[in-house]
Amino acid sequence: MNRLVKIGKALADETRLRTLGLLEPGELCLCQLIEIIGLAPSTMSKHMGVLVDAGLVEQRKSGRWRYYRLAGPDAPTEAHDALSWARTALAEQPRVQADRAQREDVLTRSLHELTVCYRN
Amino acid sequence: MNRLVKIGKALADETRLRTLGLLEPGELCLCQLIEIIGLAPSTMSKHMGVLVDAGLVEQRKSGRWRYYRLAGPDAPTEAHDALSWARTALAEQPRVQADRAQREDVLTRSLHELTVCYRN
DNA sequence: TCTATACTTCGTTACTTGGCGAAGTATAGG
DNA sequence: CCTATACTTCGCCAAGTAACGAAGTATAGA
Repeated sequence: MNRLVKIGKALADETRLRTLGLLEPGELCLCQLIEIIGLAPSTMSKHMGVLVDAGLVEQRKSGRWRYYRLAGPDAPTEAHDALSWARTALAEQPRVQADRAQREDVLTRSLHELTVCYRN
Repeated sequence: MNRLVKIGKALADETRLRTLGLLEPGELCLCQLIEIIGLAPSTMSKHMGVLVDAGLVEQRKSGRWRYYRLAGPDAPTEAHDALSWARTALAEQPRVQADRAQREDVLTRSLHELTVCYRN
């Protein structure tokens, strides 16, 4: 029950839903998510903690960067099925489509270039 | 986007998830839900409002009673798919199974008999 | 080893949410 | 009508949450 409630709570915030939409095409690191979503690093970090704790997102650390991706097929069924719902529902959303366009743009830039924005 | 967030929020509470589990086998009126869940009528009514507003539950008024049921196939896709997730995930939960046992018990009693409990 | 950078943790603040009871609305039945 | 009953709305309070900046941790590179 508790795990289901955690999944529900993870899905109960627009920023986190947008994040799931952004991770659907592939993994991103926190600074890239920050660049697109436009929240403070501490806030974004907390959101990612909620998603990871719910089992919807997995993380990988590479050097200074922490990469996040949607949970794979080895994730618990409830999480996997919740992601299926999110994938389908989010694909229709204009906001998510706009986020993905910006995602493309961010990917053409180097991480170092993003760093400059991060400091502002 | 707003509709998705509403669905997420509706799924982000244990009482509401239990309610979805209770409605899966068929409709119930508020006083029956109150009897099983054990919350104040005003609280339960508010929860049902959230579920209805999210499009996960439909209501029907019959005399003094208001019956609630899971949204049917004519509901928006996002709601329908969210319910599919809930159905599958909730079926595994011991708490939901216990609730359903109590549901059976409540159904053997008359609505008038429930009324007595309601007044306490 | 020192600095810069990517991220997390902590403390604060404003807002939301879940709970209740009291009062209001609506319907069935005398 | 008038009463009882099923439910909703309102006002309140306590607990939770999302946002931020400041301070802390960890890693890459000079």
